[in-house]
Amino acid sequence: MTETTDRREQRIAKLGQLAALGIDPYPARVHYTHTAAEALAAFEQAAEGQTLEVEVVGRLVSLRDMGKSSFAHLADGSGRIQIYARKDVVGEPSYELLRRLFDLGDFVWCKGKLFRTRTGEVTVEVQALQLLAKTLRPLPEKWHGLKDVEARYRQRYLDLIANEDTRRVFITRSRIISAVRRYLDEHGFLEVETPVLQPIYGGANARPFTTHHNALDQTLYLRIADELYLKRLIIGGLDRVYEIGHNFRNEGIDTQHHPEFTAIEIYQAYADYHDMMRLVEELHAYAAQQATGSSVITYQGQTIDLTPPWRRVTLRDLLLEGTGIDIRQHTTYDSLWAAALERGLEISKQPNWGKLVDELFGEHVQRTLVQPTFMLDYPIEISPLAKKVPGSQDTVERFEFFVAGMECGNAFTELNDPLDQRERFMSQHRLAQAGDDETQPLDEDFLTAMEHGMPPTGGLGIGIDRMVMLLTDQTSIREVILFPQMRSK
RNA sequence: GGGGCGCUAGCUCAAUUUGGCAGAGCCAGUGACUCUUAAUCACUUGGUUUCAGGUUCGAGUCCUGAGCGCCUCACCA
Repeated sequence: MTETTDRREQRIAKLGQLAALGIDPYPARVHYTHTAAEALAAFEQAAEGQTLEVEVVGRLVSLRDMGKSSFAHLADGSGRIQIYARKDVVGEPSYELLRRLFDLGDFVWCKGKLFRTRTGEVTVEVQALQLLAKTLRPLPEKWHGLKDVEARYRQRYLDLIANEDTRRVFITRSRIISAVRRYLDEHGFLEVETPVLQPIYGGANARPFTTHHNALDQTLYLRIADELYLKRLIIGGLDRVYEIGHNFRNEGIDTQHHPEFTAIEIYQAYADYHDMMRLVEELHAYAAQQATGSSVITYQGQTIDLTPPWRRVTLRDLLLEGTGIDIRQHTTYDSLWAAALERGLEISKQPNWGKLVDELFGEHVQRTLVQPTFMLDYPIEISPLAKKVPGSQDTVERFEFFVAGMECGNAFTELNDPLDQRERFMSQHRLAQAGDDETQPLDEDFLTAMEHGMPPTGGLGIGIDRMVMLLTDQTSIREVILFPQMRSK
């Protein structure tokens, strides 16, 4: 028939043959009565002996031709259904169309009666058949699917067609985010949107992406966090707000980091970090239950119980337990460094005491926190937006929480004293002058807002992608982001 | 950025160890077959072995460089 062996050229040739038959390969609309899943369900519910006629649509994903009759499967978003075309029922022209001009991957409509085959599969006996959209390129192989990681990421649509596990991950991701929204909406929180393009970045320690607005002739930054805008809303009297959106950090890419990632930040007036802990554990248990059916999950072979309450332990106690070092006894950089060396603990140099504490934890304790754990009370110099523990000058009411060794979120009792906040920004500036390149810039507009009065507030940030990784048992953040960032080819 | 591994037909993989005609399955094409479902049977097509150089009588295989990806270390959440 066709001369070429190139799949694409073969199919383009078929377009010409279809045109000669007066068949539109891309009709504008279609009518159907059942999805694949609905048709199967309808048959099971129908009375004995009742005939059911259905119109179904979908992508042709298998075709078994036996000369004068053929079996095939159509796949739509609900699942797949088998169709059976007999030459004497559907007629020779339609039958030849199916055999000669349809290809795997094409979208097809068909009408017919449901019946059960000898092997028990509910099937449409085709009376009429129509092409809905011609495919020019072949799909990945039916049995082995698409395995090449690069192709899976760059052509995610093929991954979704070929690999059921990929579909499952992204359907679960959607359910998790819906559950998070539902939980917060039902607890009196208001979903809001704040600027992605910001004149001053803040709310986290990270390097930003920089861009430029032509009409304003002004440098803008893609946000690294929502924090400072959401606090302005708390000041404005929106007592419970949250935002789900992308943050952008111009840093390395690995299995737990991606330059644009989805975060949720939640602020609750008249609450503190203890309230935020209760919110975190309730929210996780609920989302896990809703998305996976249980608040006990399996991650990389480990059973993890997300049921509240989670373990609460201070940073000081965790470090003492994990390294034998009491940071209360080593309150200077040199003393803490010496204590680590004494115990043979490998650590790298840091710009200040607070970062050294963080480094010690990250290198020697974090990976041991498999069951969900809140770690409380952080050094002030790495927490410029958190309120001090009453009576303390160097520790703030902050926690991060860890599951499966992964840092999953961060929260504090928010600093609402505008003069203290100004001093913290100044301290950050001094740390920057001393060589710390991850400090937060002073935001005068934010300070002005706070000077108008901010209630006591609990604030919380959760990395949604990592949460999805946990609940879908994935080890790379790229497996839970539909289109991960790739170098251009 | 450093280190390791990988890239062969549309897809999944052999051939690389020890340099010697680049192969299979699926897909595609032709034919047979009116209950198949990884349909079956027969025959057939399909390759710039990621790219650019080099060594060699001869390179998918060895060497140099580049590209892209994955893992890992560093940095970050």
